[in-house]
Amino acid sequence: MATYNPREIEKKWRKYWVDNKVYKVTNDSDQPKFYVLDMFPYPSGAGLHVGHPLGYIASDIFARYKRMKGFNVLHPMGYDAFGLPSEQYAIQTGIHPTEATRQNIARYRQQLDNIGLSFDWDREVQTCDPNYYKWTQWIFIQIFQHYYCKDSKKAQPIADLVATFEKEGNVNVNAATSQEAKFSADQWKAMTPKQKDEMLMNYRLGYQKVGFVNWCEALGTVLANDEVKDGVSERGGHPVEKKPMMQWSLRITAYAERLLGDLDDLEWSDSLKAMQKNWIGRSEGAQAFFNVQDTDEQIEIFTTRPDTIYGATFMVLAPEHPLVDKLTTEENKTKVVEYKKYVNSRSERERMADVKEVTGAFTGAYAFNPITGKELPIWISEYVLLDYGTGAIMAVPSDDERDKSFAEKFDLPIIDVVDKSKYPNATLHDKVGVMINSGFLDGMEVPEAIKAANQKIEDMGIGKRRINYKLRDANFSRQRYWGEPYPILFDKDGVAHAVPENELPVQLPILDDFKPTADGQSPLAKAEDWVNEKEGFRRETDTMPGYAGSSWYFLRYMDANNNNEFASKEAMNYWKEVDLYVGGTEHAVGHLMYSRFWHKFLYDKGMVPTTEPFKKLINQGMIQGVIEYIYLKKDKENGKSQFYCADMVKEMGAGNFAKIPVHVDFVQEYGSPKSFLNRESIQKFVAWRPDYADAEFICGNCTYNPSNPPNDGKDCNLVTKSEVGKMSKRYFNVVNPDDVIERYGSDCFRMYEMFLGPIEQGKPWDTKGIDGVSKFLRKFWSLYHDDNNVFTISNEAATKDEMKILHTAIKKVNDDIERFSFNTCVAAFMVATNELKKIKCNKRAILEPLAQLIAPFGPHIAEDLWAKFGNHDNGISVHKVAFPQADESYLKEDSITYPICVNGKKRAEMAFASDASKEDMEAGAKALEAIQQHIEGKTIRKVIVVPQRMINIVAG
RNA sequence: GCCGGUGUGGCGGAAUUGGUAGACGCGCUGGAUUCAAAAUCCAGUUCUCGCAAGAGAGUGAGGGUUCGAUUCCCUCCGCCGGUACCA
Repeated sequence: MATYNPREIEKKWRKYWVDNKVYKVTNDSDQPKFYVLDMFPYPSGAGLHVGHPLGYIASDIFARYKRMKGFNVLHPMGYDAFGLPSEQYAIQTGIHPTEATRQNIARYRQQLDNIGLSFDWDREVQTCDPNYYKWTQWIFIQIFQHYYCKDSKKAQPIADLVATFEKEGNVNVNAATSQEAKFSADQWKAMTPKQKDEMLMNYRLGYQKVGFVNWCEALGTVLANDEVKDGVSERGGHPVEKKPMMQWSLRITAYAERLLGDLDDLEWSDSLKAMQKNWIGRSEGAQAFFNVQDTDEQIEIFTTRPDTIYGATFMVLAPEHPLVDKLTTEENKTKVVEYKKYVNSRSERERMADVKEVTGAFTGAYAFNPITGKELPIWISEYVLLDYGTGAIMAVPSDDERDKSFAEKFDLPIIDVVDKSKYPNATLHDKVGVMINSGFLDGMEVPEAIKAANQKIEDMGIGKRRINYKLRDANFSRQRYWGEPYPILFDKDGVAHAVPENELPVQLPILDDFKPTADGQSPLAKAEDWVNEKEGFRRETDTMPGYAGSSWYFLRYMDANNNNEFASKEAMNYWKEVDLYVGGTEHAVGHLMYSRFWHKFLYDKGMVPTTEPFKKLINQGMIQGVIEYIYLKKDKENGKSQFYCADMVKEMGAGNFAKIPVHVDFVQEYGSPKSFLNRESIQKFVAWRPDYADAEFICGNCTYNPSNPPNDGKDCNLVTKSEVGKMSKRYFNVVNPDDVIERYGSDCFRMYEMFLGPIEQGKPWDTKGIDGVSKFLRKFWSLYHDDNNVFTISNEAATKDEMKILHTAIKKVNDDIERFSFNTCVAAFMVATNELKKIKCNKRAILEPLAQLIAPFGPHIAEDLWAKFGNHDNGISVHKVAFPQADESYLKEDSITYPICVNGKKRAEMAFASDASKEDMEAGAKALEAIQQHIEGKTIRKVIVVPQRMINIVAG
């Protein structure tokens, strides 16, 4: 048998590719372009596990395929090296982030190289490299120096806005802003520099404001909304509280409408589009002002149901609403203060946990319903959120679940305003029904009433139609060391100025003590020499968050070594946008939203040629691992820990046990329902976890004590519990691709990962199945080699059958790569190999194109065989030649075997010439004995003949 | 709750526009080779009845459209992901 030795050939060809710069790509090509991008990794200390390369392999196959199809393919890679994970790792290991990042990148590079990916490494980017973050800072300055004009629907220079203010104030300005009040040119001119600066901050797309931020004490930083999950930090699971702080923000809300609208044209999955839509959270409604009794104050509310205004019986403000203190009457003060204190004491997590419980306090004040004039008591409650809408609502208990339970709890009136009797299945939430008890709206259907109510509100001048978004401006400040420094200087008055372009990059100072500080100050504040600039200027000490560098890196690859611009116009006009982007769903609303926002901003400035950065996007599924647990009894027995068989636990009550994850390497038959620890593996377990050296292991009828093992030669099996879950260090179930590659070779690893199933689907890793692919590769190799492993090929002409096998595979693989169905491509290779092996085909006319066909999947074996055919004499790599094209003429059959059905059920088969007439086929089918049996005595009502497919006789 | 996805043998999965359900692989069973094992090769493997030929059932459940449904429509259930006092 020929021996396939992947270790040898893979090393050889990887060197060849590097030496010959096979994957180098230029920007001046006559070929059409194609840009295939992977989401670049965080170089964390853990390294890659078998789940990470799934997307890289898929995109690599596609990139190689496109390259062979005659495209100039940009397929780059880099590292998202700034940010919390890198810094956390540095703190844990005590190694400086610069050094830790360097080491981690080296390790990642080694692992990536091992997989045989076709990246052009000359274009590598690292977000922590000053030559890179110079441009991150530069783009931030552009964002800082622009505002969003709602008339032209794009970003405009802040200098233009200043000119307008000088001329006429803000009376005619229609901008994305938090500035509601109008001012004149004179008022503007009367402002101090600091006041002007603060006013402009209300308009800038990158601006500073005091806001309630997600403060994480343990991490010593502020987190963005999408870095907080269930009230705790996404990384580390530390508690997060709301805290007012001066922070940089990006006005992403200005782009909400475009971010939403442009989704339609993208080739992204429905679920991903839905996630972005939900995150943007557009809702149409009305803003209205309610006067407050005995004051000049007004309460601004937002509602999507202005039609139900006659049913409004009270108002609710968020406890943190600025009007609360002003409105609260003397006699209600104590209760309100108490309630606010209670709300404040509750963590985000507690608030979410008991959503059902209704709480609140009465302020003692009353507002007037602007339409009915009725008095409405003003309450405060935590179910109204300061962040959303206006932080205040008109409560309509008849048509809102929460208002209803609030009214019931505090005994407030409920007026029915919508008659839903015509819609028995409708819930309170559905906008259907007929208006009642609602004055001029009576008798209208809800959608009509909404329009009428909106019109009335506008006519009366008490409010306006408004579109509200759930999307918040993005917090862009971190009080951390390992990030891009801000290119911002504050003058003596505290006015923010952009650092002049020729002074970029603002380099991150080298600090020995880079740990976060307890008082919330950035560690950079400690670098006094760095902070204090000439002429009394002081540097901003916050750094940018992790997503800053990743919001534009795909542009840098187009022209990665440009020192004059972030990328040249020519480069961007050539590469345009990313044609295929592959990565995980975890970036659905973070990275993908911010990148789209930055890109749209750059588009507004004419700096990029397209409105969207990523045309087609594929989310690879997560590869899961098997988690093996053993059950530890919570109560010790005679001071000893006891582990029990998983099958004994049910009877004894699972609540009495803690599940302890075991290293999967110790477990026998791991992943199966029978998985267990034998005596030997129990010994390994206690050697690994010495704290359990004294424990007893109770397996069925025997008790095993590893510290005092009986010498009876028997064994006992402690049954473990297998679950499918995350592959992670903490479950001791990580499979390292390096180990798999060491054993099977990287071509095998690549093809096995693809063979597991559809790329977008999550699936558990099972190393056992890899033998099938390994076997296939050996068989494939043996097509080209004789029993002594000598490359042996015949130059004889191929037969029709052989050509059919080849071209069937070519067609299948071409079609399936185009639809990203890589698992079925691997199956097609197996089919072709099995068939060729059976007929002992070793003809060049078949095997040479077959080697080309497999090249995107198994690049090393393909290159090796390609070289053996003598093709390297011309210096041409298999990865640079044209991909085989299917010749349909070989696929045509002379005769086709048709299934013949009676009433849709297959009863016989019969072969007909491929050009046989329908009449002949019908007659032939009817004449068959097996068919006769089934139609005997019945009337034939219809015969359906579908050419190339089947024949169906309808009888009855 | 809402939004999106998904459900096929013992397992991973295939069936691209409605046309032979279960490709390919794992696992399992039997056989060949071997002193033995590994490796390799051959045969079988959806379920039920049957020695077999064959018959019946079958793609989460129920219903519908159709000559014909894993595929389209309706109702329901399970699982995965997202999201939530969103006014």
